[in-house]
Amino acid sequence: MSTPPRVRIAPSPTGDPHVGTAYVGLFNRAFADANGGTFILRIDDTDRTRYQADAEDAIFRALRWLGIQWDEGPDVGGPHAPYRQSERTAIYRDAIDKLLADGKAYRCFCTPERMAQLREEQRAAKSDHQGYDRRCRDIAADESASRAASGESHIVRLKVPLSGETSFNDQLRGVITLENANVDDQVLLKSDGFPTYHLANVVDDIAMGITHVVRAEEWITSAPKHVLLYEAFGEPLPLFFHVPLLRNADQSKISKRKNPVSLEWYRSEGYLPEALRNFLALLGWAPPDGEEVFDYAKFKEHFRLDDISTGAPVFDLVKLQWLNGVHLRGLSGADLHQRLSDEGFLPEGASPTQIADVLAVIGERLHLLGDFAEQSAFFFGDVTPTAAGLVPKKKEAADGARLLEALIEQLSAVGEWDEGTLEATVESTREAVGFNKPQIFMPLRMAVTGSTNSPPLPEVLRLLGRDRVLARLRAARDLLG
RNA sequence: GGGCGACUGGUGGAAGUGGCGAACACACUUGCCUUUCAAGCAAGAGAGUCCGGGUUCGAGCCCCGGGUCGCUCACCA
Repeated sequence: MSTPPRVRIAPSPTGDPHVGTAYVGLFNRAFADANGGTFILRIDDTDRTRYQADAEDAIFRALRWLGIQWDEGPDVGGPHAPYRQSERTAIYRDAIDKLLADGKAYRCFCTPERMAQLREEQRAAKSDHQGYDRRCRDIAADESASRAASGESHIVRLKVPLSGETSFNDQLRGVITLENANVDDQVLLKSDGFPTYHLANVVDDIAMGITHVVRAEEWITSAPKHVLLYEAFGEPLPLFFHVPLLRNADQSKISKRKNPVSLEWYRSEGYLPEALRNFLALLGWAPPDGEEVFDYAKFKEHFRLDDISTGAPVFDLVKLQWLNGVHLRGLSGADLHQRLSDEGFLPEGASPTQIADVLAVIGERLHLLGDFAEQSAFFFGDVTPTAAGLVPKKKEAADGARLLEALIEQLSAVGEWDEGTLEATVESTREAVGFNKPQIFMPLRMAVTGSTNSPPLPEVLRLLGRDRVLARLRAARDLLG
């Protein structure tokens, strides 16, 4: 690559930050990193009807959490500021004036009502060509100008050639051609004075020197319109890469209804950003050495934009969770502790020592940071054993009570409350009572943890301490009568 | 409905220029470990590459036809 590439993403602040934004953002970021390029974050806030003021911050937060940083953007600035499209209306205005003057675009005075009616008729007639009927396309320049000057509400449309075809070379899919007859006279400027996506993006991509347009497949149909715009401005085309769309398990386009799509959700569940990044990188791309677990440094080292495959992948939460567990287990105890703390998963009032002790025992059992609460419940919460769980397998309630009584007696007498002693004590009690291992461990487990599964009991007993263990054993005994 | 794109096991996906027993990973099953769970280890099952033709000694990779799914036809992106 001769000159360093410049890439961008342009999310809209219209809701929770979307996993698709992260997906495309990751590829852009990695491509820029791999080639010494620049990654720009632009905010498309030109749709004032759906704009949400706090959504922009949410985007920043989510991308930063994921470790996807930008080199230029609304909050960090850069040589092409501003990066918020709502602040660039003068720039689009100039672009429109130029297109109008060159006869590449025209004002359309058709009302929304007329457009609605037109659509209605086309739908009723089951017409193949749905779209604007170009009524205003040939209004004389002077008339158009004077009507606009008199304040008549209008929009501006692109004057798409009536015949011929437009094609572009998608770097992942090859040449894609569309007949111009199938391309609508796209709206470029809305009556509220804001540009549409098509205009704003092409104008900004030109202004910001974007060399590679890496975006989702859903844009592929409108790419010819963008090509036409580049040509209208007399500018060279960037390289287009349309990456696949993420899917739900049923193969439909990924949606909130069928799959979590909010990055905030992943964060709040306790997914690790490095795991999510790793997982996203695996959708549509595979590492050359086949090793699927990797960090970002390795990803950007091996990532090649044109190695992205074109089949739309299913976002498999199960595999993500596995990957999260792998990354979680790769963390040191101190790091894990820090993450839990940073993300607010630790209980109030717990001392660092307590947390560290508990983590030493349950740490490797976590799949998500959010599992901490459940896994550590026996330590930080109250336990509510079930009577049935306190009865040894193939024994009676009275046997359970007798067993618990024996445990209380033996454990009360333990001198050093350490794992070795505790294990030996439980074992000698077991022999005295004449039960097999499951018969003593399961009731004991239920009594001290309120659950049928837990980390190894000697560790649990040591962690809980003599007082709590004995108190829980007594409560369990009383429960059995 | 028109246009465009995609199509390898349940899922992610390997297999640069046609030559395999169609990798590997997740999930699944079984076993080992073990007091349970998790992790780990071992083994196993699971597709002949959407379908039908064709070219070729040989096709997942090339050609033709069809199917299915997706996207798109907004003063939304």
